Amino acid sequence: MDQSMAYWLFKSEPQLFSIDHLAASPQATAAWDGVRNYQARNSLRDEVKKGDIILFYHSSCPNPGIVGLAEVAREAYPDPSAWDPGSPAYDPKSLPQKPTWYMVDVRYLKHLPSMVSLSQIKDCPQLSGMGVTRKGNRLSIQPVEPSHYEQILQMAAAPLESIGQPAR
DNA sequence: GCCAACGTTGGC
DNA sequence: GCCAACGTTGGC
Repeated sequence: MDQSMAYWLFKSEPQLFSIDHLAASPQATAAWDGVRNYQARNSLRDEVKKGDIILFYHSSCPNPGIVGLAEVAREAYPDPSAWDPGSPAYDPKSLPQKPTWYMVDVRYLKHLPSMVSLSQIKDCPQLSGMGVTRKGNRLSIQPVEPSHYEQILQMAAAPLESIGQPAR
C-alpha cells in the first residue's frame, strides 16, 4: 500500500448530496464543491491527494454517521460555484483570477455493509480522538487516523446490533 | 425548533 | 488588535 495514503472524513447533508447521489453520478464521480471554511479549504487545497480514502459522513439528518467510502479522483482545483451569483455558495470576494475556494473530485467506492452511526462512534473508546466526536466541531473536511479508519471498517462489518445474536 | 459552539464581520 | 454582534453548523 502507498505509504503516503491518507484518510479523510467528508461531511454532507444527505438531503442535498447523499452517497447515493454520488453513486448515481456519471462515472460515480462528482466535484466536492461549496466548501466555505478556511481550515477545510486548506486541507482540500494542500493535503487531500489523489487516491486518498474518504469516509462519507451524513450530517444534519435523523441518523448521522459514516455510510460509505469514496476516493479522491482529482486533486484541488478552483471551485467555480464561488463566482456563480446563482449558487448558494456564491462568494463575490473570490475572483476567477485569484480563487479563494477549491474543490476536489471524489469517486464512489462502496457503501459500508452497515453504517457506523455517530452514537456508535461516540460509544467506541478507540474512536474517542475522532474530530466528529468533539461537540461543536463544524469542520466538514477532517483528517482520519489510519487506526480509526480500521476501527470504523471493523464496526461496519460487525455492527453492534449483531453482537450476541445467533449466527445464521 | 432549540441551542451550543464556533467562525466571520465590522466598529472602534 | 479587541470584541460584540451576527451567521452557520449540526446534534438533539
